Amino acid sequence: MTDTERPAEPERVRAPNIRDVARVAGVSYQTVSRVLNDSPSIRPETLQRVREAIDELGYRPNQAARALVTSRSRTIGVLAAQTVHYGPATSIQAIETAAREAGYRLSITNISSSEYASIKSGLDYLMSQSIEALIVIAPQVRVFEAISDLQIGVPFVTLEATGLSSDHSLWVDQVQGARIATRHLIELGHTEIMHISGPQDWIEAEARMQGFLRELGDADLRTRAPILGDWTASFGYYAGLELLRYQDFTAVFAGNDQMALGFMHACRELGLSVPGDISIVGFDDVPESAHYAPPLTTVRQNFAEIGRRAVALLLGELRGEVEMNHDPVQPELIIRQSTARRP
Amino acid sequence: MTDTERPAEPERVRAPNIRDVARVAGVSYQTVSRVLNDSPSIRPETLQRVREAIDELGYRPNQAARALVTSRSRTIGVLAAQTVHYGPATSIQAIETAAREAGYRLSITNISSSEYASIKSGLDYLMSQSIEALIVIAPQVRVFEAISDLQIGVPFVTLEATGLSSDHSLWVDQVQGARIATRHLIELGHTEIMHISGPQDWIEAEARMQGFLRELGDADLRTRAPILGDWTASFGYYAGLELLRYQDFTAVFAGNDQMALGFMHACRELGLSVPGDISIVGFDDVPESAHYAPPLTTVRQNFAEIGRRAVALLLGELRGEVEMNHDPVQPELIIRQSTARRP
DNA sequence: GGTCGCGATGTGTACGTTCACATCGGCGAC
DNA sequence: GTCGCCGATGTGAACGTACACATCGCGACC
Repeated sequence: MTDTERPAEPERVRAPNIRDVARVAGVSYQTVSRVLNDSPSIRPETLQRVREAIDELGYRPNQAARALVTSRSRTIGVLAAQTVHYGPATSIQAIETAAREAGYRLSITNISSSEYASIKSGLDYLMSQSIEALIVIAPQVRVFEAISDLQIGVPFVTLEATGLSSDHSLWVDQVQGARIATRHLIELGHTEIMHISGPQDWIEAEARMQGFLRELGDADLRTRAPILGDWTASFGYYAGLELLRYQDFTAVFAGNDQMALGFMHACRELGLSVPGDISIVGFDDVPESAHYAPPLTTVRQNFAEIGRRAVALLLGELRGEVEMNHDPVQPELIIRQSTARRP
Repeated sequence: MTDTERPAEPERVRAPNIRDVARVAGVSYQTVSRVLNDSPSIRPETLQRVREAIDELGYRPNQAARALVTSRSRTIGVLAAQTVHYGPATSIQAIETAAREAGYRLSITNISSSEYASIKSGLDYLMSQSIEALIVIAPQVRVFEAISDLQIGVPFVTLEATGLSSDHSLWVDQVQGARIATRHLIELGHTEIMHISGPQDWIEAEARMQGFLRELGDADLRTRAPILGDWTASFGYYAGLELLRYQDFTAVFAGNDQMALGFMHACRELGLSVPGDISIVGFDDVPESAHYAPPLTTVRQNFAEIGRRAVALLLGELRGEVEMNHDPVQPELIIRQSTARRP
């Protein structure tokens, strides 16, 4: 391809730059720069000429050069785990949209395990992208460690955390969500309620567990040790097979919809009716949960909303604005057909 | 913040650059550059000194400066739709991992609708990021148009497409997958088989439909017009309610697992047994499908594999290597309990 | 009517890196 | 012993943009 025999050929096709535009428009490059950054003091007629030149050449600003000179990467980093799950995926999608609209790009990195090394290497990667802000959607217990270890010098928020480190977290009120789910079961007369939790190192799993335990405590009901799961339907299934051997409970609050699904599968296989014999509540309200067998009573949380808020919060902080709405997003109980009065 | 009254303050904290490292290590900046790009001709002892200086200062190469001078952004663009779905999400995750390992970052953009304008604006955004390669996971019928319109001058692949535009597509053999699903139903004695398809503008929906129709044709069975859905469980549910009023079929091949789930919900609601009265096959093998009621017979496709292959293919192309493995990934029929011999 | 102010535009420089080329010392071949 | 080559390192550019400052013309104010 390179062995062209026409030496007159100028050179490799180079993307037009700001000076090319300036030449075509008959102005200085600085004027073009002003147009690009929509400076107020440009004569309308000049503006017009420059715009035409830009279109004619198909000019696009070079982001790298911009980033270099302004030392602003216009990149938001996202540290994520479990991105194939509905919740994180939905949040990320909202984040992407909000960021793009604000002129920011995203740099996403997935961490595969919740080990410190994995988190650290993920953060390390993000820092090498010179991100301006950070959003964490991951098992967060060790993330805070890593963030301080690495001296992340940028604003950050963690999604879906507890209120513990309030400044940096933005959350659906998981505790509240767990409470309304549990209360619903209690109001239906259930006294022996089991909880299948998410992994211990996910703060929201912890929060849901807390909410569950507190609500039980408030109702003076016996609490039993929650089962620590891994968010998957398979875990719910096998946990169900195991737990249902004793049947010393009549209701289950699952840490998410998938585990609830698996649990219902186990019930079916053991000939137990949901909600006839066992009531079950999930968490998240994934779109499919309305079509489970039976349709699942669950707690809806607005994943997209917290994604958007995260971006708004960070951009505000970058602009030096005062802090914004830190109120937790309120979750909502969606009652379907997997819960019934205690038999 | 800027009105500090200590003029002695040097300046704002500036990230260390290559010259700072050079100074500390007692070498020239070019030597540091060589270390960073692991040039072969460096004395081990010099290498050592430079490495120490890098660690000491916590130096990180400035990607923007790199991109500027090399005019290589080391970014792969991903144009995606429906990223909350299992398939795309899984592929993207694999892409991200593979890209990162190869030293590339990802720029993902979600398109919300399959309208030309939306696709174009997504591509436009990606081009403004000066991506080096492009991966498309989206309704592709109009994407090709947009790609040629915008003169995307970079290598690209579309995931999960048909073999139509073979050079640029990488795919699970959707036609084959649909055929084995359909054949399975035929072998069970079903002769009246319904197909609920994905949206018309998704090429894989089209491919699955083709596979379905061809297999039916080969078996000399009556073909009926597929129903055009939108991938959601809700669509499957409402389509089921509608279609089952006539019950002139005994089996359904759904374009994905979610629609199959919704359809089974409709069956249940109408008092029909799956697989007793109606057999149903899905597509994708989402992790939950093993726990549906009943566990779903479906076609597994390896989303992660095609994600990885896409990256490998593009990186190969960028390096000017010869084309790689274009063979479609073979899908696999997973037989569970939603299909049975025709009653 | 001269100067001040301001709107509109142009000129120099810096950002941090890599590439091309220059330099320098030492070692082997004749 | 000297020439040439090569390994190891250093110097000068250039990438494309935004910021700081300079310049120019024009109307208004006294």
